[in-house]
Amino acid sequence: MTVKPLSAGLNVRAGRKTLRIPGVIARDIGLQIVSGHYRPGEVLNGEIETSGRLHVSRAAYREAVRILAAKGLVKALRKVGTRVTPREEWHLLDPDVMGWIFEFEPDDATLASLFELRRMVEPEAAALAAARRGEEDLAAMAGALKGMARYGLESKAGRAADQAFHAALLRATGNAFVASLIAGVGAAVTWTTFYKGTHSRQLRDSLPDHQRVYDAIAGQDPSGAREAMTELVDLALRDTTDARKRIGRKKRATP
Amino acid sequence: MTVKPLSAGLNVRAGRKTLRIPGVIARDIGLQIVSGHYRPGEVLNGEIETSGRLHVSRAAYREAVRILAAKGLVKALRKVGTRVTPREEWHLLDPDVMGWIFEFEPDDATLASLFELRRMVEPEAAALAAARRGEEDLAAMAGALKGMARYGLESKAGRAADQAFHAALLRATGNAFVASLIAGVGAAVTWTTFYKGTHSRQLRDSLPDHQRVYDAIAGQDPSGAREAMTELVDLALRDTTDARKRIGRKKRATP
DNA sequence: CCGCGCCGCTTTGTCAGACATAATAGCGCC
DNA sequence: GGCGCTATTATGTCTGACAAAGCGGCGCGG
Repeated sequence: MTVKPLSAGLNVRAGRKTLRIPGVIARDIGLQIVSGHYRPGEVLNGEIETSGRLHVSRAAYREAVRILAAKGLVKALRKVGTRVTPREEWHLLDPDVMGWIFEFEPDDATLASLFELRRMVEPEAAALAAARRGEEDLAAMAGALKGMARYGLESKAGRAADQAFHAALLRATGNAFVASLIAGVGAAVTWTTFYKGTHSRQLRDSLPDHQRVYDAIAGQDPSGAREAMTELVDLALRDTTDARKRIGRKKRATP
Repeated sequence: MTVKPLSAGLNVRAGRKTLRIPGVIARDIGLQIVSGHYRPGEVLNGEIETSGRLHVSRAAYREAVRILAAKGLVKALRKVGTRVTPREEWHLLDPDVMGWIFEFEPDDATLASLFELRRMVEPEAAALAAARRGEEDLAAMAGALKGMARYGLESKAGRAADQAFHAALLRATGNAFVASLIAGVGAAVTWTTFYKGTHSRQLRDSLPDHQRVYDAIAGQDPSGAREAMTELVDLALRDTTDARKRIGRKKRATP
């Protein structure tokens, strides 16, 4: 899938199935903001101008801007225009924002920060999951593991299974706030496996790591789960950074 | 400040300064959703009907719905209506959603979950802050401490200072994702101090806890900071739950 | 010359009414 | 009884108009 963020030639009405016009526009502008094409403080073009250029009504465009404002990316001021918000005010953990960020190749700092957060949350989450998991949680994780084994991390299905494993684990904590980090973790997971699958000659098999986490959770062993997950995250980070160092940087890429 | 979520008699055009009509409506409906007045799966009334009842244009109402959809609270489907999303899909870490949740008295499970998350993140955040803090970070935290000491946790200013301390600490981590948890932590902090200040006879002074965290960060002592913060969060949780047990439950309250 | 306040213009904010479109439910036909 | 068509009814989108709120410039006065 190719990202096409240059709204100059964006045809909003092209074959869209589920996403409405405002959604398409919001995504487009959102991508440009998180990718740095629009920078904080910069003001977007006027509503009449932009909506005209995109051949959509002003109302539809305004709804798009509202979506972005709801995610903290922009702020509209009368007379002055719609201005891109400073980065600290962005709702970075919003699933859409997170997705937009990771449609481009994130820079090292971003990726490192995300792994730092995973490193804080996931080990404890694994411990909680070990204490609280129900049978359905185990089934979901087991199913994901099976999927990883079956399709491998090079395939889309395999990566989806990897994400599903972590999602099921976070859900198993029974903590709604923790569970709402799924989008963020998923983004990191995708990038990890994407890198390994694409650039690394011998991609280290992370399935055993996952299996150990699963076993500890299944065995209701919180501290074991914590340790196993700590190692998993550390190894995933190492794999990712190694791969990036080895192959240098591309301008952008799409998993 | 009193929350007034019953949109039946909501006068959207009453003295609003900064918040536009869609914002007011979004907040109103958002409050009703997170408070359980509208339940997941339930469909909101039609756009024409509701916008008419509120005496606002359909466009304005639609923008409000878009805001809620951007936060994962609702999902609009043609012909079927705008339906409240299942709770797992809510963007709970969104600052607005978080704020709406904590405008009512959160139930025990919610508060416990939030403290669980703090317990995962803040100790490590303190450790990171100890390693990376700059002079401005220290100054911000020191200022917040001074504010806490000066105004006390019973006052609004004091609680704001408490929040500011935690916000400055999260910012000092240099991790943007961690920093975007400020809203969540702030909500928990407010409720902690609110409870203690309102209901507890002798409110335990948490200033020394904060001071120890600060000292460790100032002294660039990561593990010390981690320990101090762990204790701070544990004590805060204990204070809060103790206070709640002691006084039983009120239907709702507003800090 | 400098400062202060008024005025107008630009941009977002809101409104009204119309038509488009899709998904459901119910009807009718096989 | 099952299948497909159609009418209904939501949201989706468009158009064009007016309201109002800041910023900037202009002019007056010190």
